[in-house]
Amino acid sequence: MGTKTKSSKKLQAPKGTRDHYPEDLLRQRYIQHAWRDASLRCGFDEIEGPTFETTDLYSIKSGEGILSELFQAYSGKSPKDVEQVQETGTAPFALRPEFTPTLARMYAARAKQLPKPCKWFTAGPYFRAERPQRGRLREFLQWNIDVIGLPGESAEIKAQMDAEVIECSVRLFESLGVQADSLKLRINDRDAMARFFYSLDVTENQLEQAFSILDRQAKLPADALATMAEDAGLPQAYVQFLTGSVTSGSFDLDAPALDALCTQCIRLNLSPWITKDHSIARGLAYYTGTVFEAIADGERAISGGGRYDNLIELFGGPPTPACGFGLGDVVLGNLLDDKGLMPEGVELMEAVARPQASIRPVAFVVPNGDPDNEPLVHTLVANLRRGIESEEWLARDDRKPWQPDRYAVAPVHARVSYKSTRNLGKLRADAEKQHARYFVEIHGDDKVEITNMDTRESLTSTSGSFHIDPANPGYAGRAIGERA
RNA sequence: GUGGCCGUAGUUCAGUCGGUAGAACACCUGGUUGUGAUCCAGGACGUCGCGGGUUCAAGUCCCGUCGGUCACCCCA
Repeated sequence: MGTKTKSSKKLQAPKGTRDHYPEDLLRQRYIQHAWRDASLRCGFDEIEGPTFETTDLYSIKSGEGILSELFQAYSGKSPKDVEQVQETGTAPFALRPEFTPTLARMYAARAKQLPKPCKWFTAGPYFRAERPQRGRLREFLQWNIDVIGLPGESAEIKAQMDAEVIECSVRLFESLGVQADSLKLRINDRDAMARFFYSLDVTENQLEQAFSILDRQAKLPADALATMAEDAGLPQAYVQFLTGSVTSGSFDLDAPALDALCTQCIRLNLSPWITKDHSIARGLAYYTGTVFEAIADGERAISGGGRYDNLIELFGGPPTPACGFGLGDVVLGNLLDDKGLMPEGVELMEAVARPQASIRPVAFVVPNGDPDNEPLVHTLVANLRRGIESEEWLARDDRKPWQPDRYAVAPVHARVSYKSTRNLGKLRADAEKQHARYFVEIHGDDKVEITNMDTRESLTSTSGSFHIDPANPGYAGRAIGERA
């Protein structure tokens, strides 16, 4: 009996880890299912890297913070390794604390042969030797989506890529039943903020500090912020901005990139989810432009992301702009629990068993060459990816996101072409290369042609033209959904 | 890394001023009613996280330690 107590003490799970009994594992699968589903529908391809990397990989860009929280590893077979650990306290390998360095390494290795943009997602375990607390464990799952590389140079294209990342995260929250009134994506532009700070006589050396203090703006009282800023030698104008106009919301930043992003978000029907917030800075320095943060119930930060235009270069790749977003399973699980959005028992089993979104693109949407139709592409694609909820389900008071009658038109995997050409033949070739099932040409609001790429049959020839508007009986998404 | 709170039966928890433990649910057995559902009776069940200290006496007070939790730090 005594031995039993002793051995069970030794065999307990390490601090900050979780044992997943059947019901627990299903809950985790539910979240992973939602992650994969949203990513696939939005046209992201899944990748995975090793769960441990060489320690060097993490010392390239990181500060003390990351390095001190690494779980380090060595084989123990090489006397050199053992020696190194004893002498330097640093092992040759480390369990990965984040995905971005691996992503940068993987991208850099094949940068020349990869398409632009390259849309990748991954969801796997990460390890940080932190002290556990709410929403933060030492082993957790994290979902990452990244759009790497740009299909063109213009600011609009950059905004489009940013919007793709935001769109995908919104599709996730939507699919899990999180409402736009309880979760907001706060967006900001670090470039524009930097320009503004310089106009307040903040020096280049002070910039990082200025962002770092700005980032804590919501957490600390005004006088503490002022003291902190003054101690850092930041100019009075900055202090006034920090404690005054940024909180009142009256501050109007000159940020064309942010405006372009907002325009794109309107096209994608994302406006209820996003809000400009010039107090968002997102911690460390590698974010270069757009930054965003998902905030639940007006205070809790759930996740974040942004644009990191020089990171790939830092990891030995060609200069490549990129934008990404990450979300952990622990915080997300907490949020779903709090909102009553985590199914249990039979409902959980059935939700997890539901088929995953198609890996093969179901719809490939292109404009017919008329520039006026190009915005329609984004609107239709957003609706295809989101699906159309059924009226019966919407009318029910006890509706839950996992119920089988949720959708009148189920969400599907929809893609667009990133080629700048307006040549329909080239666009069709792009669709073929990506193995899309349906080729969708937009000739106007009420003139959408759909072709089955496998059979070469035109649905339009038998059913007439389809419509962009989901409320219209001839909605293109319904035609595709019925055949998908 | 710093600080607050917590750790008692399989589970959720109670346990007063220090006097060597209790409830509910769950479990097992028997009985009743034509179901394995209800109800009744009975039963088993704990090194009070672990180690040390104070005391005649510690679940209770003190120190340490491990684990949990919340906040700070940090947020990749």
